[in-house]
Amino acid sequence: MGLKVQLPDGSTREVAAGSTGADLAQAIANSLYRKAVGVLINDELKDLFTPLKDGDKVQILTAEDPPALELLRHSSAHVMAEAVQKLFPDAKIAIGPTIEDGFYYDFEIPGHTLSTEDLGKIEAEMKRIAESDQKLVRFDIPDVDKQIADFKAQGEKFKVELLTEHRDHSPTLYLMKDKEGNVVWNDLCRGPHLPSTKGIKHFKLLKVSGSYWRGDENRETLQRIYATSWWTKEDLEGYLHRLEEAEKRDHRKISKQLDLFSVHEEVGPGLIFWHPNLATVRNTIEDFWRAEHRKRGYQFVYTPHIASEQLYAISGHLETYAENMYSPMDIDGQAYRAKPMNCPGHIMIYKSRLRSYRDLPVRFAELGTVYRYERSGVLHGMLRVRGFTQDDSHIFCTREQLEGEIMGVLDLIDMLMTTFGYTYKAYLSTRPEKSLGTDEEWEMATGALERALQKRNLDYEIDEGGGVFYAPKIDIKLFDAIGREWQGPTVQVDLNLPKRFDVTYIGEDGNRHEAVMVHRAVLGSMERFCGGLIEHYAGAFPVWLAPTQVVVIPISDRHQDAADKLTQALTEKGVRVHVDKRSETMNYRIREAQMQQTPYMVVLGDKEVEKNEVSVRHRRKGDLGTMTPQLFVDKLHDEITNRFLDE
RNA sequence: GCCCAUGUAGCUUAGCGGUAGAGCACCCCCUUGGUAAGGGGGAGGUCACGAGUUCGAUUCUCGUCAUGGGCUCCA
Repeated sequence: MGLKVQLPDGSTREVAAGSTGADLAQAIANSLYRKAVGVLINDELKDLFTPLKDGDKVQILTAEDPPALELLRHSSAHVMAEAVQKLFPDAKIAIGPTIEDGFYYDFEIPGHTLSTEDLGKIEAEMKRIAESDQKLVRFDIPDVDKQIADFKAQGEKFKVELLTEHRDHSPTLYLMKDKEGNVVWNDLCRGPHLPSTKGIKHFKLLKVSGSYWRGDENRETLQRIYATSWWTKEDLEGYLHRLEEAEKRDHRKISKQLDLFSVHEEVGPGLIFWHPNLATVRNTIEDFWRAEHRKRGYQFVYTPHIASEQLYAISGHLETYAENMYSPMDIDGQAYRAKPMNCPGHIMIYKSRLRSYRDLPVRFAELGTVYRYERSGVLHGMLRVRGFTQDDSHIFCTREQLEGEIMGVLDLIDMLMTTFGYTYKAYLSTRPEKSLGTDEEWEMATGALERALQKRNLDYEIDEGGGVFYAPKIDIKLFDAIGREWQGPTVQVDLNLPKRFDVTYIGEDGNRHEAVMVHRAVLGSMERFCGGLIEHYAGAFPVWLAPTQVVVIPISDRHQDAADKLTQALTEKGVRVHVDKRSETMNYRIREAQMQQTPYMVVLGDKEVEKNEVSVRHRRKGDLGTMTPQLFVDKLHDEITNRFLDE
């Protein structure tokens, strides 16, 4: 008896009982059969040789179908592991999953540490294996105990551990078979895989690094090889090119070119020194930030950088956050701590007097500098540091006001992120397993967050159980100019601190009620945000942010007066302008301004002075020709005040 | 913190057992130029720091610190 399957175009097709995806492909067209590498059965990725069932929705996958990349990379990982064990017979294999744009495999190799030279050898061995056209064959383990014993005998302790755990989940091996059908290698794996290694052609091993078995630092230290794999040479080259481009944008590299920030051994790692150029960018952002907050009814506050430990005992940070806090310092016999968060301070201000429901909502905002201990290995330029300034705010409101307040925050987020040229996506994180508070409170808070998202028509995904133990939250992910993802704004409804600090207001009924407290940061931290901006813009800050907005270049000494005059006119308009009067050639000075990513260069020579014009060059568009000084000043002023994102 | 790699003038880097060379930047001189490098000269390095091996260490070994890539975590 045959079975009917549904094809992607909606049609159904009858095939013989026991048919696999491969049989179906062959029945459809020989050409499809030859190109088939896998199959989607009811939207699940499967081996090409998976038997079909009556009523299945089936799509044959070829290299052109995006889901097939997963197969390619997973199979590439197996080929890499096979190659490593061929070259290093003592190597024990751990796990080798696919990741975004590639895959990795973890190994324990007694007595050998992998180096970059090894990568070349492994690649060569992989090429040999792939070209020998080994078949990847799924194999149901008939006798788990025997297989465990086999793995034990081979010393594959990680596989023993994995198989023991998965013994009841119908575990499978993938066998690598050579042309003669001999099993040359195998790996415990649930698949799916390509039918053969011959499609594995365009791969590259990228780097080796350390890792832990099961991500647990108390367990074995493993060596991890990161690699990538693509169907075509063009795709591989394109990917490697993207990596290079990303490297060029590295904020640490650009910082050296544009003199933006530094860290110093004498001072300590993870502590950032903002040089004048980047400080200008930051100041400009902060002015903008303040103006937008003022418009939205926020009040600015300042709070101390250290506080008695008592404060953090009340807030609970001493219990739950101690490992991120610096050791106490003794002040007159009392233990003080550097502040790791701004919230307790803002609560102090809120509690400094009795609040009426008529006062609410209260929105306190602070560019608050905090210090957190980060393990030395995680520090990274400006993106991961030990002292940083958050654009922090806490909103105290009633339950009834909560939804509206969150909408206000979402509005602010949209305004700010759009101005910087980021697109974004929202995630709603709900109650985790371990959490404080009642069901009713979580529903109230989560519901307000979700309704606000819906009313603003924001696409969002739900991260089930992804909330913090004391709060549901909205996280916004940003996408930069080259499509990379950054952690962005976050909004949390705190169900903990109002209780710990007894944060209340007097209601219409004359009784005390617990206030609702919202934490939110839009930029995150000035350090991380500005570091991210450097990469987003590749150092070419839009005019309104650029440290130097205009460089004026008088061609020779006799044009200096005209240059001074223009500079003064620009300065009066608040433009950050610099005259380059050095006795270098005009070309040289233009080149330098270009390399500094200065948005505009103005050249003044005989022709311009005579006609009272200026010759304007834009860093990307090149020579814009001449115009009157007034027109240039107006144009620039317009671009700056409207925060143009040029290019 | 752990694994691996790296650490030579402000920056990018060559060298690698016999106490360092380049390009750019910097300073001086000449050049006054039409939209991405005009020419010449000069100064600048305890080769990250500390021990050890050696007749001799920037070069080899160990330790420390920092940086980079990961693991883990988060703004």
